[in-house]
Amino acid sequence: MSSKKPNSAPKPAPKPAPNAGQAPDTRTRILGAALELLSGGAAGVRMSDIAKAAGVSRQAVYLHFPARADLLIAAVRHLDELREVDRRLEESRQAKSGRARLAAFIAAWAGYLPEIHGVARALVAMYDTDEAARAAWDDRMAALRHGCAAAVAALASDGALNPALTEEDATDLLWTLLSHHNWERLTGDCGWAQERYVAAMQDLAARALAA
Amino acid sequence: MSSKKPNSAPKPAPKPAPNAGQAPDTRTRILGAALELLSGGAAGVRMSDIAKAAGVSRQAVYLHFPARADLLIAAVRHLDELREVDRRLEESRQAKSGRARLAAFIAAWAGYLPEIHGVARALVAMYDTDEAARAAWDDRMAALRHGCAAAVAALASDGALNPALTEEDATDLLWTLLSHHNWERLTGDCGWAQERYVAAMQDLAARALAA
DNA sequence: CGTCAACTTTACACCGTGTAAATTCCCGAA
DNA sequence: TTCGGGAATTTACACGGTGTAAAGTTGACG
Repeated sequence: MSSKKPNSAPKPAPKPAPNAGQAPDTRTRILGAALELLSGGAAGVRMSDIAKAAGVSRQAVYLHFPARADLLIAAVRHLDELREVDRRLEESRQAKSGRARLAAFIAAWAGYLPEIHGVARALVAMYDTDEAARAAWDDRMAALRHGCAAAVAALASDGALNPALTEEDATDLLWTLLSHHNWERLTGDCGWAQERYVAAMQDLAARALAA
Repeated sequence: MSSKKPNSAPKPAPKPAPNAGQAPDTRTRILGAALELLSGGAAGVRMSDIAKAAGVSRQAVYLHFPARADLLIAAVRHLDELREVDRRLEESRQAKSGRARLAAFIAAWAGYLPEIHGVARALVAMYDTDEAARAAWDDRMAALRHGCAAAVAALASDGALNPALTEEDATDLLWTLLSHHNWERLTGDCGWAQERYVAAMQDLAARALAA
C-alpha cells in the first residue's frame, strides 16, 4: 500500500492525460518542484515548501499524492524517466569482457547517484517510519543488486572472479561498495570529484572481485 | 551546545555523584533503558518509551536531559565507558607491522560496531534535524578517521602503502569502508556473520591499501 | 445555462517533542 | 521536631509537521 491510514479505495490511477502537449500539468509541476528543492540533498523540505515552489496550495499536493512518501516515490520514478536510467544501465551490459562490464556498470551507476541523491536522502530518511518509503527503497536496492549480480556473473563466466569468493559474496560486496552512503561520504565529506570516485570504485571493485 | 532553544545557562555539570555504590541512580537507569530499547537498531523509540522502560515519568527524563539528542549522546558516551572502547582501540596500535596494525584496527572497530549500532542509528536519524546530534556524530566520525589515518601512516612508514594512493586518499577509503552503513548492509541485509564481515573488511582493506 | 473537475481556503485532529507549574515525598540538618 | 530542598510526579499546554474534511471559487465544455 501507500500511506498511513488504511486507505480503503486504491486510487483510480494517475491520469488519462487530457493535456495536449505544452505547459506541464499540476502533478508534474509538483514533482518538478520537489526534485528541485531536494536536489543537492537539502533536508527538512516540507510539504508546504514543495507546494509553494510549485505555485500551488498545500492541499492541492494532497489532491495528487495521498502522502509525503508517495510524492517522494513518484518523484524518484519521475526522475528515472527524465534521465533514462534504465537505458544507461542497460548499455553497460554491452561490454564484451567481464571486467569491462564491471567497470561500465560502476560508471553507469555512479552517473546515476548524484542525480537521485537528493530524493534518495529524503526517502531514506523516512525509511523506518513509513512502510511505503521502505518498500520503495528496498525495491530500488534490489534493482541495484540485480545489476551487481549480473556484473559478477559476467566476471565469473570469464573465469575472472576472485576464487576466494562465491558469486553471492561478490555480489554482496559490490552492492555494498556502490551504496549511496559511500558515494556521499567520498564525494561529500571527503570532497572527491565525481571522476575520482568512479575511478576509485572501479579500481576497488576490480581488486576485490577479480582473480 | 546541546538542544534546540538557545539555552542561556550552560548547565551546571552532570552531578557530583552523591550516590555511594549500589543501586544505579535515575540518570543511569534512563541511559540503560535507552540503550536497551535501542539495542538491535529498533526505530521509533520515543521519550515516553524510554521513560517507561526506566520506570520513571516522561518528565523525569527531561529533568536529566534537556532534549532527546542529549540523551542519545549521553547514551553513546555511557556505552563507550561500559565497553572500554578507547582501550580496545588503543590496543590495536600495539601491532608491530603496518599490515598487522591495519588488521587489528579493523578488528577492534568491527567489535565496536554491533555494540553502538542501535544508538548510532537513532543518532544518525536526527543528524539533519538536530545540531547537537550532528556535532556529536561528526565528532565520532572524526575519531574513527583519526584511527584510520594512524593505521594508514603505519602502513606507509613500512613502505607497504599502495603507491597509487596518497595517505589522505587511503585514509578516505578506509574511513569509508569502515562505515556503520557498510557494516549494517553486510551483516544485516546480506546476513553475514560478524567474523565474515571482519575477515572481508581486512581482506578488502589490504587489497585496496597495501602495495 | 449548468455542471464537473481542479484548486483554494479554512479549520481541525493527531503525534511527538519540549515547557511550565503545582504537588508529593523523603532525607538530612538546624 | 521542624524546616528546608532536591527529586519525582501529575497535569496541562505550546509548537510544528502531517494528514483529513468540507465549503467555496473558477473555468472549461457540454
